[in-house]
Amino acid sequence: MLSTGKDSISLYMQIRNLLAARIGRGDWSPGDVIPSEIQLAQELGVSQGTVRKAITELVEKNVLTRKQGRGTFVSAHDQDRALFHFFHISADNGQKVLPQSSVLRCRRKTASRAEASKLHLEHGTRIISIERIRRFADQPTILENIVLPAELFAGLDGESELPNTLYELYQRKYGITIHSASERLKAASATDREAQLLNVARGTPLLQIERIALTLENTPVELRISRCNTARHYYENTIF
Amino acid sequence: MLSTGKDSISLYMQIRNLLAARIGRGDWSPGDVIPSEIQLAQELGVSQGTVRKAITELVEKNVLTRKQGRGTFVSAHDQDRALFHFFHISADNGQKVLPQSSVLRCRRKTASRAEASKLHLEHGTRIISIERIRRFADQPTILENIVLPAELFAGLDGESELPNTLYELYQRKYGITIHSASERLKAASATDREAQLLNVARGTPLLQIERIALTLENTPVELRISRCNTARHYYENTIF
DNA sequence: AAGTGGTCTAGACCACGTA
DNA sequence: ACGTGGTCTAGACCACTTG
Repeated sequence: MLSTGKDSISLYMQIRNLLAARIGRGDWSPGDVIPSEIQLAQELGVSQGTVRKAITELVEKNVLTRKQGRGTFVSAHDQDRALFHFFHISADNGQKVLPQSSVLRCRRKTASRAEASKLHLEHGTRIISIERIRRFADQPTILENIVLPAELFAGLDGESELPNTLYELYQRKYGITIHSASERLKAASATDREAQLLNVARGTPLLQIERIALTLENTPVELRISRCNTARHYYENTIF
Repeated sequence: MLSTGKDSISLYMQIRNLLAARIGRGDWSPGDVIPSEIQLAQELGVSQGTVRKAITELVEKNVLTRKQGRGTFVSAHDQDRALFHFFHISADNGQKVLPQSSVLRCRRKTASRAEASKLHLEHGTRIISIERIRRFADQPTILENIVLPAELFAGLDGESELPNTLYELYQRKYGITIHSASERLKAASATDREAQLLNVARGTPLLQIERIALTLENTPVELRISRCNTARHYYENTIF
């Protein structure tokens, strides 16, 4: 089972891959305990330290979770992670939930100079422009303006209803995986229209988030400007 | 030197901190080789494996770099990193420079409930409170309120002049390495005093950044609330 | 050949959670 | 009391780089 030849990869890597494969196959499901380090060591004929190193790498990749005194578990939070990875707004009590979204406008137009520049498009390229409002517990809190190259997202403006989590749609229908994003934040005053939509006084300070979302190849494919009422919410960022 | 008592942190963590402190103090400079794992083990009276685990963590944090057959080196990109890693404000043209700082106030007081809670301190603990203003090209742009536990930073309020980059001071004089931080951003209105200091109209929207800075052990040691005029600057964040 | 980091072992004891 | 992960040791051998 485990190879020990000269040009083979190290033992702990083989074990790491073996464990990952078992999890992928579903031998162990999210939430399950896996056998203890000592049991695995005996089963595989290696020392505990070697199993330990293999498990450590899977813990660092968030595939497994250790709980001292209890055991090692298959992580359950791999899907939630995808949902919240690009969403950094939390309520003041620290809770993080996705807001509901309603589309206000969805139309095709020609990219402005700024939009074309930020999405690396030729001047005059057609884009899809979406405006939507997002609510936490029925309280309108965020206004979003989303700009997409019409060519890449052909037909999206005809969709009868857009899902709340757009990046899943990009992935599923257009084969575009958002992999990273760069955001620029400023404080700004609510315009009359924004004040009305967000149910605040004109001039109320809003947090403006300008995001450029990139694919795996670092191609910019979405420009999104959000303006948020931060009276009861905040933008969260952790620096490591 | 190394403590072995019941409630002390583990050996390898002490060694990790010791190595980090030596690097921070400049005992070893970026690009230098540090002593071999075996030499360090002998010097510190522990086994190679323990030194190895300490070094591994610093490698994962990009402080050290291993080169098989050659040695372990202090990473070269650590100074720039230290300078800008925790500073996310850029000018609208994309340029990132450190602002100049002037201290407005520096005094000792008792922690408020909120301050004590955020720094994990007992109610009534003494703190050092620093207020400073930061200028880009002589334009006042950021007001900072910094709160530190007085016990950890004994004598800091007596310093005749505080450096622009405080985290270097924490490291050099107090052996405290800021390793990560969690930030909460909101939009807020300038108070009268803020408006006067920042040379803007009362009520101008400001970007408020509340940061809790953590050591290697994730102990919170600094609370910093910055209020920024984002007329010509923005807060930058990249999501990977 | 000598010295470095990289892997691996067999065993020990500690800290934690559960029964 | 028992089993789990967490730390630590003392020693071994391998893979790589340099004199």
